[in-house]
Amino acid sequence: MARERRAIRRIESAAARQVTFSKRRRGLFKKAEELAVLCDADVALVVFSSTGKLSQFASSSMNEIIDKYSTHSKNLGKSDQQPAIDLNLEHCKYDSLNEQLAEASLRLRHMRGEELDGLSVGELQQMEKNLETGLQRVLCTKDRQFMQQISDLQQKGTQLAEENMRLKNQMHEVPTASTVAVAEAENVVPEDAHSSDSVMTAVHSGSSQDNDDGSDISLKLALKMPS
Amino acid sequence: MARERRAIRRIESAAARQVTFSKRRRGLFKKAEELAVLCDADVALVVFSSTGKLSQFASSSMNEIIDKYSTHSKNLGKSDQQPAIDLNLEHCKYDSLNEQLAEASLRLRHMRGEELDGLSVGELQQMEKNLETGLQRVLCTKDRQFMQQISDLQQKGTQLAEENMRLKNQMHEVPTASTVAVAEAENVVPEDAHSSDSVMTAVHSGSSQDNDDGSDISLKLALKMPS
DNA sequence: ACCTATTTATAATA
DNA sequence: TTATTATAAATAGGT
Repeated sequence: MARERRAIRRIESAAARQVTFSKRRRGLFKKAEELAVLCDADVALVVFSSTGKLSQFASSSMNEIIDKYSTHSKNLGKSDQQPAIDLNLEHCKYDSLNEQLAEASLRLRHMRGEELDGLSVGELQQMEKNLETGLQRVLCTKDRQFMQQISDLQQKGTQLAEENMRLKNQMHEVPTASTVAVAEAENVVPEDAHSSDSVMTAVHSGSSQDNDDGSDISLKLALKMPS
Repeated sequence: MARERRAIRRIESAAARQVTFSKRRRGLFKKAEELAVLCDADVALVVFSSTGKLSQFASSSMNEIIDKYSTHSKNLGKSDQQPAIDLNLEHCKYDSLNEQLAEASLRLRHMRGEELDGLSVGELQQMEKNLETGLQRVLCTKDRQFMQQISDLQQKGTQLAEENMRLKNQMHEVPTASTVAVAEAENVVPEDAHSSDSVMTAVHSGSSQDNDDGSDISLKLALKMPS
């Protein structure tokens, strides 16, 4: 799967075999874990290298899976493994995390309105309260952000209007300019008024002379809203 | 690895999970066999689907490999000989779990309206949508449960009314009973009307004779609502 | 170990 | 389930 396709047969060179073994073993283990996680499957993988070295992966407990396998295949109930390995310390932490994650995930699903059937009326009322609170807060935050954007745009508008005024005055003060040129410059409005996240298409004040604070400037807003 | 990157976490949709399971299982088995052939390794792979179905691959004999594995495990005891891959994998899993938990927890906080300041307007709108959907579903579920409780109580009321009627008739038919006794039995109502989760305190129909369906029975309801 | 041209695997979709 | 196909991942051969 790379520079050149490799035929699937034993690699003769021991060195190359070892390199390939390392790379592919990592890939295989990764995919084994991904399958277990993505599909909620129980996966056990045991690999002995040609030199006899063991690597293993188990989505839960290797012995557990092997037992399940033995039972399931019914072929031979013979080799009873005693619970040899104690990864217990790691395992406990891991299990605890898994539990926490499962619970968090369940709560999230509940918040999204899924899997509610098992809940009591009291729990549902609690959720209703939480959802209403959350919704209110989200709405407040959204409004605040909208207002912030508008305020930013108003400020920008004021600045541009002032700049515009300043330019007009400069035009009047140019001694060598013809009156015609000045007259033509009278209605010029800056065109590149879109610099920040949000886009202000145009600034226009119909008949307002009182732009002391920018608070009365009329703006055409085009806010970018994904979705 | 395809149209879009998929986060490595349990696929919620059962259908999608099944499809992905099929595909990835095939890929995993293929790679397991390739590793065995290319690198002359002994590979055993056991997979239980989330529905409990078993698939297996072994480059030689499954039982042989399992035995070899058991032997190795025993020999290893507590001194980890090749912890490299394994511990790394465990470590990855652990880190990944931690990450997932942190994310889930953050999402929950967001749903409750906390820590919203970093979110974009678009994200806020998405949350608003999710919250509204969730709230709607919670309300629907709650209503459904209320209606179920009411329906149960109505049914129970009907049954009790019928029982009551039957008892009255029996009283009338008792040949040796005095008319006084019968008269006293006329207004008797069963007292042990609380058997299921919800409690019905009393059944009373003022002057109604039309309890054919129980739909017109007037009930005093005392619903338990832990809130 | 790292790099990257290729080959594979696979996610979304029909 | 299978087929398709655009993309993400894995990896063979070098460095």
